[in-house]
Amino acid sequence: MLKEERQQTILNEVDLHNRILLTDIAETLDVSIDTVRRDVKELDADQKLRKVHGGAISLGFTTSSTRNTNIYALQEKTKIAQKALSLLTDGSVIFIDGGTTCLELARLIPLDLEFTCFTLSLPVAMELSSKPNVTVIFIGGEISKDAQISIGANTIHNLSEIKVDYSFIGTGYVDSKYGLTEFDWDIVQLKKAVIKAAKKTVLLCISEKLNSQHRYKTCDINSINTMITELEPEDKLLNLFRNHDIRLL
Amino acid sequence: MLKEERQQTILNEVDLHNRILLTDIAETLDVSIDTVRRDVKELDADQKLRKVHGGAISLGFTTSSTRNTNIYALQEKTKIAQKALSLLTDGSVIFIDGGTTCLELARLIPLDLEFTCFTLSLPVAMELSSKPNVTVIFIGGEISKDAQISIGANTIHNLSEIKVDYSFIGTGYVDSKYGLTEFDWDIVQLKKAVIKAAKKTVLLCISEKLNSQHRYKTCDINSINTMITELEPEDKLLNLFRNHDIRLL
DNA sequence: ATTATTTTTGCTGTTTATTGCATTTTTTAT
DNA sequence: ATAAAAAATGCAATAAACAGCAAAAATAAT
Repeated sequence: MLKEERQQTILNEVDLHNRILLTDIAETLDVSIDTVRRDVKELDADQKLRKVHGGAISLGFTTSSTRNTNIYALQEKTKIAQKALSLLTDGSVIFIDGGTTCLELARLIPLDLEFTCFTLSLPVAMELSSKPNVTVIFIGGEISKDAQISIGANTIHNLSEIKVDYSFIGTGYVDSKYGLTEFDWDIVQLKKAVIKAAKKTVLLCISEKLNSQHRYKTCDINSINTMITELEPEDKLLNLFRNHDIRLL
Repeated sequence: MLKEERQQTILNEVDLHNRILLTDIAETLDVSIDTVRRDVKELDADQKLRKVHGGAISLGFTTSSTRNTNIYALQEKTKIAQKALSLLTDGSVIFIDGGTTCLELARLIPLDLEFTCFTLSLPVAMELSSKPNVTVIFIGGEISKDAQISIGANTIHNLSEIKVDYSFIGTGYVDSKYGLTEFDWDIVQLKKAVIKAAKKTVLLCISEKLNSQHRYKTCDINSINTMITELEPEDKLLNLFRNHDIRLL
């Protein structure tokens, strides 16, 4: 039997059952376990499947096809996410909010960083599931179609049962005087629950949003421990936020 | 024997059997192995076949059965999903499992259909969030990186608190005698909880999986109310499933 | 027709690839 | 902590690929 045939059979089995055992394959194909192991290793290197201890699993799922192309002000958001990364340490327990800035943070998390992350954003969860050393816990609930996040009473209740070291959140509007505000009542309830579930809250926010406000209030600006924008911390646009207890990054 | 003739014979053999061994051809044509090797090398250069260690394989062999598309046996799965759609009615409350077949079902849901859907699969939830008239509720928990679904005790507990009309599930393996079986213990626990949370369980399963089994058992075949394959319900491959109380679609 | 030239073919020895086995190390589960 | 399973490593036997060469066959030129 040709090597290619064997590998093709292995791929078939993996695609069919999502997961296989090397021993099963070795028996089916009547070759040694070593051969199967080497085949699977090759196929893994070729990105045709993923090798795991004792077997292999299909890629089918893990293909992150949801690569968003059109993110507004991506450059700024990437810069913010980069700064936020510096707050992450091995072993910590954090929360990451929805929104493109937070998604960018999830995307930039290095593969070797090891921590636990709660989220209620589907895209963030998807992105994080590609990070081998991150334990991802999704806070369930009804899914908001536009934001692709869990919302509603159930979500808030679930949030009430956790406590994280850092919570990385976004906001619709932020003002040094009126604090964080939102357009949606529901979202405000959610963010309140998020802030309550965190020892420290980190706000990721592009400078364009500074000094804007809307109808419903999430929290005072003092509830934020660290605010990260794409600006230098010394930038004069941040002056109004300097008299508070906020750390600027 | 002319070179042209020889090469034509080689191509015939390859097309016929999808693969050949150089030694076999050398013997059949009664020429040296080197000659065959050189012929195959030429044909490979001409893109008439693919030369591999020890032989050659047809071009169609790899391109057709490997993942041109990302999803294995997409056609079959689409057909299954189509049939499953007929069970959906406005106002119902359902559950959709993870896996590519179930994802295909989510994808095919028409925009005007209005119902509530629970799921624990991130991709399914993402897909469903694009359907304006579907209320999506995600069952939270720790996210399995491989399958991108919620797993673990919390997930199972959350499942215990709901009851849906229809549950659409996939399985790793299915056998008329041994029922539904899986590779993973955790997954089995999860599926049990899903079945318990459903008034009726619908199994989506491509025929290739019929009469296969693995180590952990999810449920008896009788626990399934409806089984959908890509085959006609009358197909003789389904005979073994006909004496049970299953509806075949 | 004969010779020269090119192409094809088979052979030789050498290099490389594949495979299974034995042993050690690592991972996993109990 | 311990036992079991799996992975990695090194090794040897076998098979295949390759390069170079010379004989044979086909082709071209005179």
